[in-house]
Amino acid sequence: MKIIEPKKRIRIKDIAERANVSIGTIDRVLHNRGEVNAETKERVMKILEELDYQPNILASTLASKKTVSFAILFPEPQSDESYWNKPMNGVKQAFNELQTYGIKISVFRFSQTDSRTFAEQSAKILEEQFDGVVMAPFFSRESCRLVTELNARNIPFVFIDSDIKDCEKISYIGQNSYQSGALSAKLFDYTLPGPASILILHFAKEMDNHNHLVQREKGFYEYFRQNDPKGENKLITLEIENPSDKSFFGKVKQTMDQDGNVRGIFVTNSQVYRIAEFLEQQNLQHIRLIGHDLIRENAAFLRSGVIDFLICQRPEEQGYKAVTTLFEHVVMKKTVMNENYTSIDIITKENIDYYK
Amino acid sequence: MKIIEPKKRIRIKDIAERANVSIGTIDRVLHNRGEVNAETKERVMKILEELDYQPNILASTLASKKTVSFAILFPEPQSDESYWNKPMNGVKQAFNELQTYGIKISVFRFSQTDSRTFAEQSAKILEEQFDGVVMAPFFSRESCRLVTELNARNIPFVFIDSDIKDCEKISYIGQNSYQSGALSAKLFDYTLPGPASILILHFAKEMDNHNHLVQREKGFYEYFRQNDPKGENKLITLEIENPSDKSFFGKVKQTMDQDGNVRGIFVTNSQVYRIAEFLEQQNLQHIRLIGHDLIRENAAFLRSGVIDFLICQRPEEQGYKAVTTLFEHVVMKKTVMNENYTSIDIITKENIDYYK
DNA sequence: AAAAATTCCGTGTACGAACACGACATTTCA
DNA sequence: TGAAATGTCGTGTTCGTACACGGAATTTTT
Repeated sequence: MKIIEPKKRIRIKDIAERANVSIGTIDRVLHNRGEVNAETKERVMKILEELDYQPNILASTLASKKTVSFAILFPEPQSDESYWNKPMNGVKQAFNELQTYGIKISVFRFSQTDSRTFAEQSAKILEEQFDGVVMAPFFSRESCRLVTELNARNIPFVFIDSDIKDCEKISYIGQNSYQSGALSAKLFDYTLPGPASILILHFAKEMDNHNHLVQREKGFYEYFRQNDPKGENKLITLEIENPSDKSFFGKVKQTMDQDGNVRGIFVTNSQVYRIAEFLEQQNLQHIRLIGHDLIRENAAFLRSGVIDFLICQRPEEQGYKAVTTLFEHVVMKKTVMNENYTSIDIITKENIDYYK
Repeated sequence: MKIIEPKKRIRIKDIAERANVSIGTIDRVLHNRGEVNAETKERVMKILEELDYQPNILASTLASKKTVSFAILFPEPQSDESYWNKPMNGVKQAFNELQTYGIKISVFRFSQTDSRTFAEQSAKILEEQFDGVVMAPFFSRESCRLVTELNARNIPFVFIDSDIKDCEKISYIGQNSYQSGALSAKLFDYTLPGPASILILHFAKEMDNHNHLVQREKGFYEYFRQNDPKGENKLITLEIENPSDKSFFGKVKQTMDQDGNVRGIFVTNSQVYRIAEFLEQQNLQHIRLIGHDLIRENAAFLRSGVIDFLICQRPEEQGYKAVTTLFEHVVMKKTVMNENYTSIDIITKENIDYYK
């Protein structure tokens, strides 16, 4: 039988006795408060190191009256059930667990179709003095600008959903989009009975501004290049700028008629339900349909069998992790992981009810 | 912009003022300590309710010197990399996060092949005074006996991995095995090119003592009954009592030769790597192979392509949740969910690196 | 050399809850 | 009716850290 026990905690008082100074002095050393004789400071620091002092967070936050405040910069969700509510729920859960430690969260929303709103909200964030920022770097250019300002002000930040390389982020929380595309490709490869054509649909304007859609497509193509070197399967990419306008149905229909052998459709984001509507309407249910994200509309089509697989990324967990990671960095002063790839999950009719 | 802020906390002091009694009295009401006049007690209780008093856990654990101690009853892992280390890692992680709150964990291990060791360890657990128990009810009979004793002593417990119905458990953390079987069936159904025979392998002695293996098989069969009513696919079940003895290879080979159309093999637990060895050796790599749990041996075969899919259940998360759930019940006095089904995950070569 | 400014550091109180001690009131028993 | 037992409650200290205040020592200024 093995027993796991917490090790004996070292208190400030112990350090004080050991260094033969008062508690107040230790406090000054720990928090760079007031002034301490250089020699004394060094002595205390050595003992702190030696005894591996870890502050008691309970007592610390109990005594301290200051609260940390974080800013969240997320896209505006289009409806109550759309994707961006899910990371937000994770944020709320993190808040619930951390609220005893004194935390305040301000949420800023921008429009997914208007990059100026992103800049506006960025400016608002910079006006206040936040202790940390969680942001979805949705628009590359505007995000970089915000990042520069945050760095100048020494405000730590974490990315969620998509990533920007080579900036001083604390952490990135999200999927490896390339690999997620490869996984989708594998599912087609395994489940299509023979060589066929597969349609890849992007629902987005300014594709090149959305790096993770590009990455997903890349991973998808790369899979087939490796596993179908002879190119027996045919891949056709279509971009649809305005998903809410149903006129794209015609475009899709035309492409399919022209090819004649389209057996699978891959949608690179959560808008897969729009094409599901189309397939249902046209009674084309033999077509294998794979998309992303478990939003309500998609869940319904998954249950009814129009959508076969959904690739998901635990958005709640992402929101939760983003906040807790930031908290650990700012309050606990722990070193956190710089990249935190979330799982790439496959959801079907059979396991949807248990997905969290 | 929305701001999420913690609501103002009510302190014992506030209650005391409101009820016009001393802090000591409130304390007595809250903890059934000492004696309180019935009338006073009622008045205080009403105000506690009214103001929705939530104790400050920080101050509470700081002042309280008592620590909770939990017992963990898990199977002995056969090796450093085998399944039961994973829930244990989750337990350790939970311990790390909770250790500031004063928690002690004693780990008891029993042999998976000897139910007497389970009884022995149960007895040891009952000797000490634990505040809660996390157990894997591996052997049904022996588990029931332990449960009865725990109930008699008023010690709360949670189940992990498998479940026993109708006992006063705090919570069950684990998979819905039936549904996980159905999911495996779907994967065969989708990825086998045409009607074929599928082998279902149980690696276990005393099958009937392992309820979740039975459930997985049931879900598997039921899927095909619903989705292949004509029975075009043939399902063959084999039980292998001793997986470490490779003589079972012969039995499998014989069955396959006899049928002639076996295109898929389903293993109902983590022992799938044993049959993977066989397939590799026989160069039968066209056969679709699906099993459970991401242990090291399986991971290797998944990467090399011998195993196609692994159905997983986030064992670390299960261990973590088991401890935190128990903690929330015992210390925070929260009401916790009675059943907590974990996700049923599909792992392939493509997403294995990101699985957590 | 005295006054002023600066550096350095110890003490005391607060955070909110737990818990021990003992005061006072009430009841029980002889 | 008085002593003993019991019931009811308020006070004070403690947990480990944060932080304000102010005293003493040292340096700088005039």
